[in-house]
Amino acid sequence: MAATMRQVAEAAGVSIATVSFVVNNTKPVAPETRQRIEEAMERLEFRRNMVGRALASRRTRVVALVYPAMEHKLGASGMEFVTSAARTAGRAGYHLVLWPVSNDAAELTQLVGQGLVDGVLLMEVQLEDPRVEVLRRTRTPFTLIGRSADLTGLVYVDIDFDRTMEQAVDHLLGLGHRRLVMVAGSQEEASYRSYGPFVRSAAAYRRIAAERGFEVVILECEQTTAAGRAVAERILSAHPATTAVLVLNEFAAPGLVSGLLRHGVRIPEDVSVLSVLTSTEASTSVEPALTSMSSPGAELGELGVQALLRLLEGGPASPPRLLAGTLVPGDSTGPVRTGPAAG
Amino acid sequence: MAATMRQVAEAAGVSIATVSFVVNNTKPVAPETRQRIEEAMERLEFRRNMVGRALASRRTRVVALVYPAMEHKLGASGMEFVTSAARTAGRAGYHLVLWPVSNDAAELTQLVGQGLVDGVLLMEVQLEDPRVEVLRRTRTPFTLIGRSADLTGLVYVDIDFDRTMEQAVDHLLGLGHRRLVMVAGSQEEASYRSYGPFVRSAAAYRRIAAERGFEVVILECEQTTAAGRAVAERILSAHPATTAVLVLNEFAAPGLVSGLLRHGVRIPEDVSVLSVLTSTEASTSVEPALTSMSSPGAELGELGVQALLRLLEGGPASPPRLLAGTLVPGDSTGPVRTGPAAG
DNA sequence: CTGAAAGCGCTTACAG
DNA sequence: CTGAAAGCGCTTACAG
Repeated sequence: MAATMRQVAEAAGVSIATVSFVVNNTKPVAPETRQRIEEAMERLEFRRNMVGRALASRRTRVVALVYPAMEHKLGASGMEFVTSAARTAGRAGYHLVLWPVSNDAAELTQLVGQGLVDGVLLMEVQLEDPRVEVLRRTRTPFTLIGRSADLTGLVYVDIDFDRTMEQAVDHLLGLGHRRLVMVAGSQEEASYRSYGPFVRSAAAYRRIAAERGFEVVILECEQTTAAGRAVAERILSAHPATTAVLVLNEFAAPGLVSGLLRHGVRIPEDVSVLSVLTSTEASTSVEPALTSMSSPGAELGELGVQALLRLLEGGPASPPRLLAGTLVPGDSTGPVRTGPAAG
Repeated sequence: MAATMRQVAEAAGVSIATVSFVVNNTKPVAPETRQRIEEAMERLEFRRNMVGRALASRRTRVVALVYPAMEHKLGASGMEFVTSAARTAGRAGYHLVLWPVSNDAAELTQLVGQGLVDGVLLMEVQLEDPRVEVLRRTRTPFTLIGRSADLTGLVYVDIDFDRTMEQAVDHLLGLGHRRLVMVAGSQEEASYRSYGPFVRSAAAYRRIAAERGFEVVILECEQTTAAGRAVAERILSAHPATTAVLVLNEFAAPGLVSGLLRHGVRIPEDVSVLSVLTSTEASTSVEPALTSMSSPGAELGELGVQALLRLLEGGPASPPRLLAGTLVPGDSTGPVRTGPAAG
C-alpha cells in the first residue's frame, strides 16, 4: 500500500539518501531534484514509516504516561490531563502510550527495557517514589507531574499549592470569614500515604493561617460522599462557630454539602463552602453549585509533555513550572453571616 | 546498557538466530545450548528491543485507541475504559497509544500511515462514521466500541441497550410505576447527532413500552445540570402524573433531582429517579444517592482490546459482544405513591 | 548538491 | 538442532 523510500527514490531517479534529505529537510537539495522527489512521493502516496525511522535514528518518538491504575480513581480531570498530554505529543510528532502500572519497580523496569519509548511522564508521584529510581537507573529521560521529596536534577510540573490555597483562603477572608475549617483527604489508604497534594496543601494552609492570623483546623476524611456527610457532623459538633469550609477532597465535597444542608445549615448564608482542585463537572453537579478552585489538568498535561520533549530534543532543561488553580464562582460562598450563629 | 541479541549470541558462542529461537520459543534448541543462552541473557541483562522486532516481523504490537477529544467529555467512566484497555493490551504484550483526534478522516489517515500501530480501537462511533471508511480503505484491522449503522464484516463490542433499558424499566414497573418519563440527551450538538447510545436506547424504550403497555414520553435535554433542572419543571408542568423518571444523561441527572426537590417533590416518595449508564461516582455524589444502571466501561475496554488482538493474531473473528449495565441500588427509587399525587 | 554503504536490532526462510 | 544471510525501512557519517 504505502510506498517505501526506496520506491520513491527509484521513481525519482535518485538515491534513498536524497529522499531522506528531502523528507527530513536535513540537507540542501537542488530545486529540480527536490521537485521530482516530491512529485514521486505524492504520486506513490509515500508515508514515512515510523518504525524504520525509529530503528535508524535510535529515537522512537513515543513517550509513555505512567500512572497508578486502580489505586486511586483519576476521575474526569484525569481524562482531561491524559487527553491534553496525548494531543500535545501528537502535535509535536510524538505518540503517547499509556502505562497504567502498579506503583512498583519491577513492571516499570520491564517496560522501559523494551526500548519502545524515548521518555516517560510520571504521574501521581509519591514523596518517596520507587519509580523515580527505576527511571534514573535506566537513564530514561522523564518528567514528573507532581514532586518527589528529592528533586535534585529533576524536571517537574505541578500544581502551585501555595498560590492555589492563598487564592482560596483570600476569597473566604475577603468575604469576612475568620473561622475556617479545612477538610482534607484521608491518608489511610496506602496509595495516599504522604501523598504530595495533601502534604503540600496542608503545609500551605498552615503557613497562610500563620501569616493571616487565623486558627488552623484540619479534618481528614475519606474520599467518599458518606465520609463527607460524616465530616459535616464533626464540624457542626466540634467546631460550631465555623463560617467557612475549604474542601480538598473532590469525592467528599458533595457529601459535606448535603450533610450540612440536612442539619438545617444554609449554604452560603450560614456556612460557605469552597472546593479546591475539583473538576467543573463535579462542582456544578452539586446543589448549590460549588464555588471552586478548578484543577489545571489540561495545562499540566501540556506543560508536562512539553518539558519532556525539550529534554528529549536536548534543549535547555525546563525550569519547574507550578500552576495555580483558578477560582470558579459558584453559589456556595458568600459574605460571613452577621446575625447570630445558626449552628 | 541493555545488551543486544548479537552480544548475547557472542557471549554464548552461538548465532543470533539461535538466540532468537530461544527468546521466541519458535524452534527446538538443544538443552545445553538453551542453557548457555539463557545464562548469557541473564548476565548481560538482555531485553528484546521492540523496535528491531517490529521492523523485522512487520508487527509493532502497538494498537491505538481513537476517540474524539474535546467534542464531548468522556468523564470518569471514560478513564475507566481507557485504563482497562491499556492494561488488557499490556498483559498481552501490546502497547496502547492514545489518539484523541477530531472526528474527520484526514488526521486519522495520516496517523495510520505512519505504520506505528497494528490495529485500532474506535470509540464513540457515529452511525455514519468517516473514520470507519479510513480504516477500511487503509486495511487497518479495527474494532468498534459502539456500532455504526452498516456493520457488515465489522467486529464490535457495545452496550446492550435493550437489556439495560429492560432491566431499568422492569425495576420501575416492579415498584408499581406505570407513568414514566424518559429524559434523554440532546442531539443538538454536532457530536451527538444521531449518536448511537441515544438512538438505540430510545428505540429500546419504545419497544419495551409497547410490549409492557405504558405510554412513551421522551424529553430531550442538554448535558448540563441547569438543563436537568429545567427538564424537572417541564415534567412537573406537562406531565404532573409522572411517578418515575428514567434519565439517560449523566450530566443532567443531578439537576433533575435538585429541580424536583426544589419544587417540593420528594424522592423517591413522590417520584422515583433511575439514572441509566452513569458512573458510580456521579450517582453517589447526588442526594439522595441515585439508583442507577452502571456503565460497563472497564469490561468494554477489556473485551474491545481482546477482540482486536484476536483479529491481529489471525484467530477466529470475535462475535459481537453486547454488555448490559448492572442495577446499582440507591435511594432514589421506591414503590409508587399510593396516596393522592403530590404534583 | 548527491550517492554508496554501513548499520539500527531483530526475524525468518533456506540450507545443512 | 544450528548458522549464514537477506531483509524489514529508514538515517547518517563519509566521500566526492
